[in-house]
Amino acid sequence: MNYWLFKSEPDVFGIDHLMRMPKRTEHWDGVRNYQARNMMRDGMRKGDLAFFYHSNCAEPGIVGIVEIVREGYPDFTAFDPDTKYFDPKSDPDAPRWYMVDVRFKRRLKRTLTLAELKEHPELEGMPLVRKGNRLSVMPVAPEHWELILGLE
DNA sequence: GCCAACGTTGGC
DNA sequence: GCCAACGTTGGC
Repeated sequence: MNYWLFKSEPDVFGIDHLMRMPKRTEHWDGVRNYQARNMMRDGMRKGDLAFFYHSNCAEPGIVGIVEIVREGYPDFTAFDPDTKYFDPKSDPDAPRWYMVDVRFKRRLKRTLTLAELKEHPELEGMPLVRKGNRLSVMPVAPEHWELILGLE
């Protein structure tokens, strides 16, 4: 099993939004970055767990855990001109963008802030804490996963 | 709101 | 194929 991290802006779609979805499940649409796309299409497997991270807000940090419940399939918002994620270069016959379905597992007891994570030298290898990192989906090494959960 | 970092685009 | 210009992300 692999571990991941999903970034999302709480004002747009935060963990509370996910909690309120039917079956507490939602498709993770709108990812328009090839590296992230590859991870969702090729890397994620049913049963994998991921951190839910709140970005671009007062207190950026990890707020909860979700589970991959459906593996990569074409991101249909790319085909819809009425959505802001529309991409005319993505063809239904040769989809460019993929998504997965995630289900809410639980909230953390407290927010593990980015500032706090940066204090741990063991986490230096994480893309998340590296300057200039803009990936919205990224892998989490098992040892990092364990260490972070230990901070809760 | 600022700005650094990065990915993408497009001219050549 | 190079690279400057541009747009976006996201911390602060």
